[in-house]
Amino acid sequence: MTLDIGTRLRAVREARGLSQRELASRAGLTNGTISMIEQNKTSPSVASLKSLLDALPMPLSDFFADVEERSAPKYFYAPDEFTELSPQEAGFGDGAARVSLRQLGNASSHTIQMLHEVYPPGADTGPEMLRHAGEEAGVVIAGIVEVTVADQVRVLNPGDGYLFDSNLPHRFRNIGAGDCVIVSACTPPTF
Amino acid sequence: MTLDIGTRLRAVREARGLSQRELASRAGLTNGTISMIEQNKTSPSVASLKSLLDALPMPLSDFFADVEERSAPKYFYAPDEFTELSPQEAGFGDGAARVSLRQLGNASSHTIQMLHEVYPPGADTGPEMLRHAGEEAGVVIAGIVEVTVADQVRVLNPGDGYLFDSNLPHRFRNIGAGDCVIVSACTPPTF
DNA sequence: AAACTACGTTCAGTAAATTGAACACATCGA
DNA sequence: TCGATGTGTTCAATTTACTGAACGTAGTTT
Repeated sequence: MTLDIGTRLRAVREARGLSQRELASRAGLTNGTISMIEQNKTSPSVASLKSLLDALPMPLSDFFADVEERSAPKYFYAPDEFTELSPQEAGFGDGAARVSLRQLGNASSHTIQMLHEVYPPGADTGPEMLRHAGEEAGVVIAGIVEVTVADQVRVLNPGDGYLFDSNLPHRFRNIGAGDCVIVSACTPPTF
Repeated sequence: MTLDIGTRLRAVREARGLSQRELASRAGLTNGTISMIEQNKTSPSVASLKSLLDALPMPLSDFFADVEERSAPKYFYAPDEFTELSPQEAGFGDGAARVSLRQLGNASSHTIQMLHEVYPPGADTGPEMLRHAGEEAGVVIAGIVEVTVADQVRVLNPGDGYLFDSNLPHRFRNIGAGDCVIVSACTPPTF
C-alpha cells in the first residue's frame, strides 16, 4: 500500500467540517471504519470509498487526482519496476520466442515513453510496416538488428542509434544469433 | 453498487491485449479475483485495484474519470438525494435549532450550486456578515426572513426573492414563528 | 468537581474480498 | 480423435474489511 488514501480522506473530510461519525452516518458506514481508513490500517473497498465520497460529495476521479499528484513524484526505477508491455506473440522464424517491451514508468501520465526492448533471435515486428504518430529514437545495446524505415534498410550494431518520424512505415528484425537489446524512446506515447 | 467498475476494467484490460491470468500475475493477484471484479460480483479494495492499474499501467484518476463520465449523467434528484451541508451549529437565540442546507447534486462538478435551506425560528447566520465570491439568488417558500445585504435590510415573505453579488456582506435571520424555507442558487459553488 | 457531550481510537465478532484449485469451453497440432 | 494449451468462470477456505460497542480524552455546563 504505497497510496496514502488515509490523509487524503481526512483532509477532505475536515475541509467539509465533518466529524467521523457524521460522515459515517451519511455514508452508511461506521465511525470506526473511517478511523481505520484514515490511519491507513485498512484499504477500503471501492464501494465503501464511493459511499464516503458521495456523502461529501466529491467524485472519485478528483479524489485520486489529488492523491496521485501529492504522492512524491517518482524519478527513478529499478529493473523490476519496468512494466512489460507485449503479452502478444511477436516471434517469427523458429523458436517463436517472445519480444520483451519493458516500459519505464507510466507513460500515460507523461509525454515521453521509454522502452527497454529485447528481441530474441529471428524476432520480427513483421513485414507489414508499423506506423503511428510521434517520433521515436533508440540505441542498440547488444545484438544485431536490421531496421527498415520507409525505403531505407540498415543493419545496426551495438552503439548504433536511430531517430525517425513514427508516421514513416518501419520494421525491426533481429538478424543476429543472440538476443538484441534496444533502449528506445517515443513521443508522444503510443498505445 | 451503482458504479460499473467491472466492464471498465475489462475494457482497459482487453485494450492492452492481456488475459485475466496475465494481468493477475503482473498485479500479484489471482485470475479468479479479476473474473469476479469484472462481473461486479465483488467490489475490490482500493489496494487491489491500484495493483491492477499499476500493471496496465493506468492512473486511478483516469480510470475513474472514464467510469464516472460513462455512467449516465444524473439530471433528477429525489429529496433524500440532496446532501446535507451544514453539520455545524448555526442556531442562535433560544432553541439553538439547526439550520439545514441541503445541496442538489454534486456542486464541485458543476458551475452552479442549488440549496434547499431550512432556518428554524430564531436562526441567524450571525451578525458577522458573510462574504464570498460569486452571485447568489433565492426564493422564499415558507416563513419570514430578514435579509441584510450591504446597507439594505429587508423582510421577505413567501414568494419573495433576492439576488446579489456574494462579495457584498450579507446575513439571514428567521424572524418568524415557524421554520423559514428558502431555495437558493450560488455561482460559482462556494465551500 | 462531577456530569454531560462530542471527538477519535481500539477490538472481538461478523460480513465480504481474495485465494487456490477445480471446472467447462474453445483452439491448435499430432 | 486425442491430448495440450489457452480462455473465463465457479466454489470452499482463508484473509481482510467492516461492524458495534467499548474506551480515553478534551471542552462545557451545572
